[in-house]
Amino acid sequence: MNATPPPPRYVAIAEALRARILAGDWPPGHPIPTEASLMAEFGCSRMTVYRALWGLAEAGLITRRRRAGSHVAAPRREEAVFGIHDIEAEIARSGAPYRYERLSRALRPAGRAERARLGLAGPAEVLALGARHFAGPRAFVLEDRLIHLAAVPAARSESFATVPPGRWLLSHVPWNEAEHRISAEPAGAFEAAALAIPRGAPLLVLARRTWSGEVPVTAVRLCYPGPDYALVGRFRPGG
Amino acid sequence: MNATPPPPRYVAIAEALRARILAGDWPPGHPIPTEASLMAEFGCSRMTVYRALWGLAEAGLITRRRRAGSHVAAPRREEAVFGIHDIEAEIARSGAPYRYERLSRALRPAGRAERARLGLAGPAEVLALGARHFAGPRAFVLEDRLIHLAAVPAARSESFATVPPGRWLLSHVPWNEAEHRISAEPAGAFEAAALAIPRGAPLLVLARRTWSGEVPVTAVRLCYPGPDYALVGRFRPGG
DNA sequence: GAGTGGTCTAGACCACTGA
DNA sequence: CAGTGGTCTAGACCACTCA
Repeated sequence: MNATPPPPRYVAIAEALRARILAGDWPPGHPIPTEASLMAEFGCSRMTVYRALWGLAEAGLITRRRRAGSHVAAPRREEAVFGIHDIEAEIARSGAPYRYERLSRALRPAGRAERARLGLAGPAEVLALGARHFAGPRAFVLEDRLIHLAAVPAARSESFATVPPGRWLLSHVPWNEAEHRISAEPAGAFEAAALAIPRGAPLLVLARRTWSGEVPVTAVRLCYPGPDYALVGRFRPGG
Repeated sequence: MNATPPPPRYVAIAEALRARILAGDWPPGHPIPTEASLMAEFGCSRMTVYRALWGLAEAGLITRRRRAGSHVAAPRREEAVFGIHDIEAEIARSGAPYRYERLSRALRPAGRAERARLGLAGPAEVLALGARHFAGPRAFVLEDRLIHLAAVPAARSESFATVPPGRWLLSHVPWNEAEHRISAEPAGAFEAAALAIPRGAPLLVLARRTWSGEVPVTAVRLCYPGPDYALVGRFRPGG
């Protein structure tokens, strides 16, 4: 009957607040109680509360400002989750006009491969989307996405004809865990046609799966044409 | 004459310790003074020292254990700097025998393109290396590396005939800042021959530049054949 | 100006673990 | 078992910034 040792109180406080944020009780922008009131709520000193809030701020879940107080942070850009500054941000900076085009939309029970892609064990309904993103006249990324409707019921009635699903999802399921997989693959017939490149040309493929808690939310495959685009990241051991 | 506001004391303490580690005064494994002695050295309370050491531990520069004290951490694997668990680790786990083969070695003044690759303004001497890494009979990565000899003089007398330069560099210049660039490119004649793949086949190219402080150390270009390999990373907003 | 977070102090007790 | 780090307290002063 060995009980696990109780976590430090600052961890317990941070987890309690994190749970309320992840559950959606506190949406982005919602104020966090002040340190003084958290001291009263949890019956501990201010340093302990401070340390809990510090961890949440460092993790990016909340923002803290003097006098203004602490608030649930606005969700980061989907791409920024990777810790990598990527192409779309560069394109936005370059000033080329951005355009989104939906190619396909289908609502259906998930097939075997689709369940595997989302990491689902049992039957489920999915929304399958195909789309292109343009910088100026040029398609710079091809998107192939599955959305797990049980996790995001509101997506069922969304057409995604003009709103990119990535952006829409961020505003509806802001806090995710994500897994990324980057590989290089030859363009198939579909990719080649959609991106206006030769068949067999190299594609930079970024596959991302996201969860909210334990529930799979979406699986997306982004194909970038050839050597024109790259993911860039900068890191220091010292942070 | 506005002086910049002084940094918090815990930041100043952390920077002082970080400088000694990055300068190599304290090699990996070297003990960090105890909190008590740092309190005396910097004339502050234990919480302040603790916070400085906490930041360094979180950044991975030091390890902390009760009773044993704090020590400079062993350098992370080069690939782990990316925060990405990659192929080579998987290959090691799969049990396939690893083999390294040097293809070329040249000591020369850096040309214009090489200076640009390293991010050097003025003239410099470089060691240019070509190598292959095998998993069993199969070449899984082609390496093309420049080493800035002024930053790592000891490399001049190293043949790298049997020791992979990445591993050698880690043990000689353990603490780096790194920039990564990932792209997909078609295999040229040289890459195709070296990796035994068709010309034009997709390559996953990881280009990494590292600095020690402000000094460029090395620039490496790693080519992974086609869709067989992928970089995988997992991230949570909550850390 | 008042209330918030950011930093800091001078203690304290505890858990862990290497000598 | 003694010394280390991990946590916590009950204060304090300051900087910033919104009302």
